[in-house]
Amino acid sequence: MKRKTPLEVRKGAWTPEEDSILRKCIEKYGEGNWHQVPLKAGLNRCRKSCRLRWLNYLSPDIKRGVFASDEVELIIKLHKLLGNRWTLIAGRLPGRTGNDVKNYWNSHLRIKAVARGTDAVTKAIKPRPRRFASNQVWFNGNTTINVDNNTQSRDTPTNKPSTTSPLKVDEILCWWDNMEFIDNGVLTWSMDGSDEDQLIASLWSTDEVATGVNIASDSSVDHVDNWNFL
DNA sequence: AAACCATTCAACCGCCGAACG
DNA sequence: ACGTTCGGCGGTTGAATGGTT
Repeated sequence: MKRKTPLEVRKGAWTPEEDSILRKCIEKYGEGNWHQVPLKAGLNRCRKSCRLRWLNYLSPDIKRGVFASDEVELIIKLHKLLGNRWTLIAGRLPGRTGNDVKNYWNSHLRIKAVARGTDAVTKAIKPRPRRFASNQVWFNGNTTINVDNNTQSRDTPTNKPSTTSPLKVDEILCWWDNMEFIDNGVLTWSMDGSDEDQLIASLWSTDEVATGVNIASDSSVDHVDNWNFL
């Protein structure tokens, strides 16, 4: 016997009325507890739909409009480095969401990147989980990353990047200019413990970063949350 | 003006990892 | 240890819009 559907939730485009209801609900109760938002707001929408609508459209932190040239430049460079890690990239673009960046890339930049042969789908370094060993010695001397395109994963940060203080776009671009790629899949740059170095250090897991001091790939090591770490 | 095609982007879907009981 | 729930992610879809013929 066919089970009765619990409750049909609305799908598709949000109406101004729904936006208003959701906005008032978030203003009253705050973000989080998304499973309760439809109930509290009286919206016939699923929790995911409410969350997505707020984070990608209604949140006052969101910057809308065209991407500035420095933002575009940063997207291209970070995408070359990180691949399709949209939220990670967006975390360095104040006011932009992962969805924004993803859409912009797919509609404006991807074809150009493919034409230039820099499409990160095949060439990007794919950072592993954003956790680090507490006994890792960071930010001293030259750092080398062994690029292994086979070690891809769909990891999730334990804290939102938005909880960090994003570096300025020009700071990151400056850092990028100091980076150099070496043949045979090894990436190097000089570290002096600056914010830029901390940024890039935060993007790799320990087993992909060899500082020359210690490689902590042992799963038994004590891990710290790198977003808090920053 | 109409038909067609291309582009944009909001929204949905399926999956994953963390947290919790 | 296991199952369930939840938050969050990237991939994908499709309606709306704009451009071209």
